[in-house]
Amino acid sequence: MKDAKNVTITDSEWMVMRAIWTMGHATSRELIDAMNELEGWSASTTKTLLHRLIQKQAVAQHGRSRPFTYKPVVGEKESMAAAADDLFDHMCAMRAGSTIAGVIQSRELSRADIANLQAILAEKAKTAPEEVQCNCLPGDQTC
Amino acid sequence: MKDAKNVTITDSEWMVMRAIWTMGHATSRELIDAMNELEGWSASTTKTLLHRLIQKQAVAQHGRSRPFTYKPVVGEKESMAAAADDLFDHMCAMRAGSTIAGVIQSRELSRADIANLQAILAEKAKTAPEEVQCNCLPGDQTC
DNA sequence: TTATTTTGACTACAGTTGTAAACTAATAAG
DNA sequence: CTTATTAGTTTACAACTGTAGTCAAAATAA
Repeated sequence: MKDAKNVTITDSEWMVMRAIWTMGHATSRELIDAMNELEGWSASTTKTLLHRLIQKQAVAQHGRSRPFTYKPVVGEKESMAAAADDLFDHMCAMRAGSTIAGVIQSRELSRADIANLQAILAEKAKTAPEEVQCNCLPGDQTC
Repeated sequence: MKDAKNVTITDSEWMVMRAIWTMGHATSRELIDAMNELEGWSASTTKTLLHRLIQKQAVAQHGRSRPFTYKPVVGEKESMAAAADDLFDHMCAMRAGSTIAGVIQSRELSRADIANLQAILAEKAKTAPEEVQCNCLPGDQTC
């Protein structure tokens, strides 16, 4: 069973996934046009990326006659979560908080997003530790 | 002037950077040992990575006689912020909020981190839009 | 039904990344 | 001083990425 956690989507593949996710399903022509407009890519480039995404089972080809329709197999939300987790997994746990702060500051968030984050934080505050340990070196050091 | 925004640090290079950042400065021997223990890497692997980091000016070699000392040139905080921004830049703006929510839920945060995030959110709430537009396709569509 | 266009499959190719061996120049040990 | 050891530099090499050209099969137009 392929899910977002097993699939690594590269930077340029992300662009194609975003288009497919937003369209819900699309023909290669639609994707080629969108990518050409968005990124200036040649038709071949989009085709290659689409192929690679099919191989890694992030996208599936549907229909029995040309032109085929392409649909996402992995979800956008899960893929984004997996990518974000992957990033934070490679960074110092002690500094995750301030990194998240930076992200929040630089992104546009809706009122609902903010309310949601506030609720999550309020809940998390109940059991939050006084400080988070640095996990960058072997053995435990206070950083 | 090299700063975090101009340097792309790869996944394995990150591991070395984390060690250097945490130690403040280190000899290659110290790094080789740390990386061996942490990741099981051979001495060569760490040496190569260290070299590449020097080439891309993320790390500098100090001292006039062997063994040299290696120090970070780019800051940890800035590099983490740059990496996080880079990630979110490639993803749908509309879903940044829920992705951040996922990250917050999966990470350990200190009381101080949480308080800081709450303050930032409270401030941000004052001017937050009702909703954030999807920016995945050319032209504006409601996603 | 032949010619044309489209779509999809296969090939290409340089640059990056992960991983490490080999070689060379210092330095330390005897 | 000679030898052994360590630190640093070069080379290697396959897999993965970004970007795209070529070819063949299918569909559409003439």
